[in-house]
Amino acid sequence: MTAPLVTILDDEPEIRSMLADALEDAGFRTMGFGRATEFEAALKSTTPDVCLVDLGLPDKDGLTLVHRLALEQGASVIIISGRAQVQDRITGLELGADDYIIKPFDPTEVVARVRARLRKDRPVAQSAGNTAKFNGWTAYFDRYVLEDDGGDETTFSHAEGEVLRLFLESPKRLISRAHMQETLGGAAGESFDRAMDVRISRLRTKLREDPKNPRLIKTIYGAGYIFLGDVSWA
Amino acid sequence: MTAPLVTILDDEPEIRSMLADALEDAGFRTMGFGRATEFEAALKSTTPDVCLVDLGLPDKDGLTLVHRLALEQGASVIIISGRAQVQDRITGLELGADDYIIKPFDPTEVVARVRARLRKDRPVAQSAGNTAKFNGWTAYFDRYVLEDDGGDETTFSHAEGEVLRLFLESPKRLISRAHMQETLGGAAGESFDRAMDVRISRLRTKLREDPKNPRLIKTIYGAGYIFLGDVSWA
DNA sequence: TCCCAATCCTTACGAATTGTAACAGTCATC
DNA sequence: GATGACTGTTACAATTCGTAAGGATTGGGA
Repeated sequence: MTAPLVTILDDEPEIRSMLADALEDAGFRTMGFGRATEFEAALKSTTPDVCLVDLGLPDKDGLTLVHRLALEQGASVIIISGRAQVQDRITGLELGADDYIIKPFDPTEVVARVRARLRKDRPVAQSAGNTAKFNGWTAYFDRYVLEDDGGDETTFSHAEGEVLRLFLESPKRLISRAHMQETLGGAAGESFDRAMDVRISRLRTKLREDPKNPRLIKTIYGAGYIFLGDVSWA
Repeated sequence: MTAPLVTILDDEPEIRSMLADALEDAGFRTMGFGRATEFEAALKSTTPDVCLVDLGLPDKDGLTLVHRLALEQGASVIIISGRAQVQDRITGLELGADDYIIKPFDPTEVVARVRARLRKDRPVAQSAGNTAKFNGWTAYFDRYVLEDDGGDETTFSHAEGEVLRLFLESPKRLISRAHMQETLGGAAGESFDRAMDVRISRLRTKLREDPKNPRLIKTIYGAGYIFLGDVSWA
């Protein structure tokens, strides 16, 4: 298991390096960005576990960024801001931030708050069960069997199961193509991009998705996929 | 669906009632306790969603309580404490607390932080409004579907959804072209001005707007757009 | 009122991205 | 070995979305 990835978005290099040092000492991987546009570009190829965002950015409104992050990526967002007013904190939190830290801050506390986020973050992964129900389907990962609500069974392959599990562990969240490759990306070698598409295509067939109007696995052009569906693990 | 239950553990009755008022106004159920033993007894018969815990308790050490709560119950724990030292906060968080609020506090912020906890607790819960109704239309942002009052459905793309969401979040207000470019304007390159026009044009087509007489998306020459329409989010 | 430039809408086109069928290599099993 | 299931690769179709170009609209000034 690779270390959790924490992104740092702040226009001041000293703050970035201070945070990066503290977080890396604590065993996290970090990526730093000085501008929102850089950060957004990077999001296309990586999926951070926790995002630290400074609100006082030069090139973009930080709050709308927070909103989008929380909503689309589903990642934990911690705002770091010089604005200490209660109202600022409230609007930040209401927009989807998970925490709000005021400058100046102690890096050790930031690390502790990042840890607190990660602890609660993976609601489904911790269950690690091997049976999941969703929208009339039941997936038995130990038997590689997919059962519809009528009781009919189909088997799925290991590769299909990997994709399905990834979806079921993070429902209603954008899963970037890059993240899928990263976590599943074939045994060792660099597999070709299109392999992922084919896996998903085959999975869709087994889930009897209408290609024109997929209800469960939705494609986000240029970004990745979202699995819609109410998942419960057993 | 019953309202989330928030427990308040604090030995000062005024603080308990202040918090209870604010939380109940926000739609939560609350239970207050003045002593740790009472609280622990109550835990045998109820399962709170979020626990507010004051560390300065007369009858028991708050920190061990926090530790047990976080570990055993799996509930979200927010410490409320008069001890403002960084070290206090860090140990509190490391022991399993999800947040640490310092006295004196603003009840509104406490509510916002409780909400932030609940948001992450229920990954499946509809994250703060994914469906909006307006003038006979219903937009399902999680499914990328637009439904008219007759029940006919069209899908919209991600780019169209961004524009539509922007409109629906600020109805009957001027949205400047610059603001749209800024919030949506694509991650990497500076896009062409007209791209936004085309997005809006396509959205208008899906909303079956009469180009001569737009009812929903109104152009303000030289300024931007206004979305007319009575929006209600669900 | 008429004209003109600025602004906006729409259509068509093309590059990039994604879907899927067909084929081929790999691996386990018999 | 032969067979069959699995999975990556390739090729081509379909979709998305920005760009360009031409036409329509707006608003101010002659």
